[in-house]
Amino acid sequence: MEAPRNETRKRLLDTAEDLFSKRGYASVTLRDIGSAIGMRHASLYYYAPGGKKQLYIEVMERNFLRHRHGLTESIKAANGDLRQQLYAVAGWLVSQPPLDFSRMHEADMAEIGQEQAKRLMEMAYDAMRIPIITALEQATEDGLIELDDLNIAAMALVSLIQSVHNVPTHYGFELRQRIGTKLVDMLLDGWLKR
Amino acid sequence: MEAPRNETRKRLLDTAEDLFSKRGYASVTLRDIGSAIGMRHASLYYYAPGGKKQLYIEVMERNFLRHRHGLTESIKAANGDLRQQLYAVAGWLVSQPPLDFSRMHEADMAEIGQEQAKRLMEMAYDAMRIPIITALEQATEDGLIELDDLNIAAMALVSLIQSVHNVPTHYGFELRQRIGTKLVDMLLDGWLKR
DNA sequence: GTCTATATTTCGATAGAC
DNA sequence: GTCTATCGAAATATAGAC
Repeated sequence: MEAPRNETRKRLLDTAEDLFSKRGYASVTLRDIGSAIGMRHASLYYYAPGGKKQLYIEVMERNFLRHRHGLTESIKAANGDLRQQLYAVAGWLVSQPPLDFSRMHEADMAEIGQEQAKRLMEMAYDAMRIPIITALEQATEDGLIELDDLNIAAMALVSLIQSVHNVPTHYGFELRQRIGTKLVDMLLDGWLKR
Repeated sequence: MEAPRNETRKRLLDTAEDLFSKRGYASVTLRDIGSAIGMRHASLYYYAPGGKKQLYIEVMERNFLRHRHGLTESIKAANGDLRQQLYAVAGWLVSQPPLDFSRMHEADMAEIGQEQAKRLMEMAYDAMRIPIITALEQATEDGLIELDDLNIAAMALVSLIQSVHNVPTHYGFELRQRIGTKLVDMLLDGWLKR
């Protein structure tokens, strides 16, 4: 007895978000989105009257908010221990389609307005940076780590973990999760034997 | 007294490569490339008769070959020492526009033929993997490191270093180079104090 | 070699039937 | 709510003048 309207709209937003974040703004057409949910592209305007640009902004915003919330909760669930916190970060990131900040900045943002672009990029960075930096600051106070730029460290961690999506051979979801934790171990313990 | 024809063609290929690798296939129009070198888009067909698709394939191939050569030579120039070798890798990667394997796989490759796509992706992976793995194998033999998957490690290193391009504040070239070496240190020594 | 002009296709978007 | 039909803009590509 759910409202079918909201169900369909949610399917639309989910599909659009997946396609936009994977392939970028220009590569995804409204016809692509429509056919992915079994609908003519003209019908999308019933759910997204603002058109493609507005739809992109809305779903990417949603994407960033979900990342921020998901990362925050993941870290919180692993109370205290840094390694478990970063495992949780890895688990979250591996479960999501990868975000390419460089492409977003160079290509996607040129197609929406300048103020919108600035706002969206800040949201994207904050979604990743802030939850992770919180954990790193705690670990720094505890004397566990000593990094001279937590912003760089946080973005480095994100980029490192997202490399699971770049590995040529297609590993399954379970294996990808294990690789995610392996990458965290690499970063915490270092490659060099001792 | 250089041949002006080849000069112009080189400028075209350089520009196209930069735009394609930064923004992806769909986001770059022939008009973008043309206006970047001060030419009408129709004139590009004199230098690239195969059109946009062929041009993309040609310049990305060139990009991958240059990466493979550049990485190999960078590593060779730093004879022996692993840390210096990885500094050299970082120096090379930071000097180049970042390559997004995920976007290439999800978006760009769908627009060219399937066989071409497979061949290009393999070239891209090999360009990064093979030179780096060579250095890692040497270090493994020397007993310096002990990693259970060098493919994953190599791609992780690439992804980690490329995160310098994702840092919000725009650092200059010199500073980026320093961040590149910092990231290598992170990966070799690990975050955890000892 | 580079241009203008134009053909063809594809895309975003609107109007209106049902 | 979803469709068909269609418009205007923009993109790739070709033809031909200069």
